[in-house]
Amino acid sequence: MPASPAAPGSTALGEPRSEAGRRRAGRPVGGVLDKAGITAAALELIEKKGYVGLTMAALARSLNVAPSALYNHMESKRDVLLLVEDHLAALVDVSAFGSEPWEEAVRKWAWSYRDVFSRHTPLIPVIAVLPVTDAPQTLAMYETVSVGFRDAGIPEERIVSSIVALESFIFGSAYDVTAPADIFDSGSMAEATPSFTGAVRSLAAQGHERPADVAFSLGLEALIAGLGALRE
Amino acid sequence: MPASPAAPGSTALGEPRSEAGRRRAGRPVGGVLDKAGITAAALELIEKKGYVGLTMAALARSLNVAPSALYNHMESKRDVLLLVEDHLAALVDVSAFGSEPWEEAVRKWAWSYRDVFSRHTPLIPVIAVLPVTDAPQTLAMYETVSVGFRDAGIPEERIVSSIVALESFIFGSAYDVTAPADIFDSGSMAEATPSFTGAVRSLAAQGHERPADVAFSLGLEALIAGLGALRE
DNA sequence: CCACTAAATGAATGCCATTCATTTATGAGA
DNA sequence: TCTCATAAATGAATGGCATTCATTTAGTGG
Repeated sequence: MPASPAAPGSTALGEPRSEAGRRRAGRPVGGVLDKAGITAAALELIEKKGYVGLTMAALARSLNVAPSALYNHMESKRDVLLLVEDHLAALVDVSAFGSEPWEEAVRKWAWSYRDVFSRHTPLIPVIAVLPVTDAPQTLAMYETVSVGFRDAGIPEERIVSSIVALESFIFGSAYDVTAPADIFDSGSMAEATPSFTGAVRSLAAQGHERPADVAFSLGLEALIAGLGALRE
Repeated sequence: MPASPAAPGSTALGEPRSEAGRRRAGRPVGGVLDKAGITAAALELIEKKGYVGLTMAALARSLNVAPSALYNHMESKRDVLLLVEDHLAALVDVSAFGSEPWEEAVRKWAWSYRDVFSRHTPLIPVIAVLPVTDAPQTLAMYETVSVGFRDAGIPEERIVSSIVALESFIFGSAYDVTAPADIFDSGSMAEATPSFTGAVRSLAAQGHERPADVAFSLGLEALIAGLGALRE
């Protein structure tokens, strides 16, 4: 017989019932507070402590709950990451599709997409392999983008490949944003790599504030031009 | 007084001395067996058990050594990953630079780069933020590519940004290769996302063996064309 | 009022990277 | 040949982690 449990009123989860349970018992709807609450707590934790601080124990603590309680609502930590990912997908700006020329819409989408995930790079390995079924907001983003591509005249068989190509570039570029400024400092090997060292110096001499932005712009414009050329 | 140690002859490390120690004592050179041995063992472990199986304990075991012994040679597990990364960089095919037209050289380099790292995606977050000083083989690759870009007439200030743009695309694409085949199956949300679902079906109808290759080719050719257009 | 069940609990479990005081073994110099 | 310095190996911690499980709590429909 374990020790007496915490006061029941002290728990904060608003809608602590599984889908199945809710359906069977016909509860007062909701369904939001549960996943929404976990997502909000996870996001706050990530903001304050970063992804290193996002542990099941810390998450439970910030929800005033025992770690094991989380497993009544999620199968694993991966599910928490999925929740966060899907929330972020809704922050990506797809508004220009339908209201602006395709090139401009892609540009805004891509910059926004990269900016959102550059602050959440630990999610990238998760997203990249994530079946879209598990992430409704992400799927909604794909739908909007897809309509935009179709309306712009991209042949239907190429739409998915084009999106994937852009997304791959975006994910890779999100990492760049977080790279240290001196990442290309060749140090003691400088004499052995004159061409590369010269190129690094030459870029540095331009004095760009965010070198990652230059590379991103360069690649993005090339992709937009190249993919746009395939329109009918 | 701890128990008696293992028989000394049973350890396998060939050159167990730090740089400093070797320098000071003027040992018979070598220096290879240490890092090379660890790298080889790590690679074998990764091949057999994947990155989940690459633990310090497992690595030590495959070297017939106690886990703590590894810390006489490496600061942390990250150093092991670095060693592996740098070894892989040497496998990337840069041979076409200097012997073939720029476009073709970039193509071969990019495909080879993607293929190598698609089997080592857990390293991508490490590489993306890795100061090149710590990875001589990686730096050597950059040098070769850089010379190729310069000889092709890419303006010096743009060389690094062009390489970064390509690399970002390559890293992102490496993840794609590992994605499950049904990643874009919209499942029960299909009716809600007609355009995307149609695009997915349309791509599937083409019957490509490896859809990731289609997207990679599409993006890569766009990048080559776009970056190539900036040559002087 | 009872039976059912979702949800919460805390105490494991097992894995992990990393640290540390201690011991072993080897080469250099006397 | 002996001695000393030191690199390297050892095993026993440490602390953190995700996850599991038997048990208890509390709310709902009958």
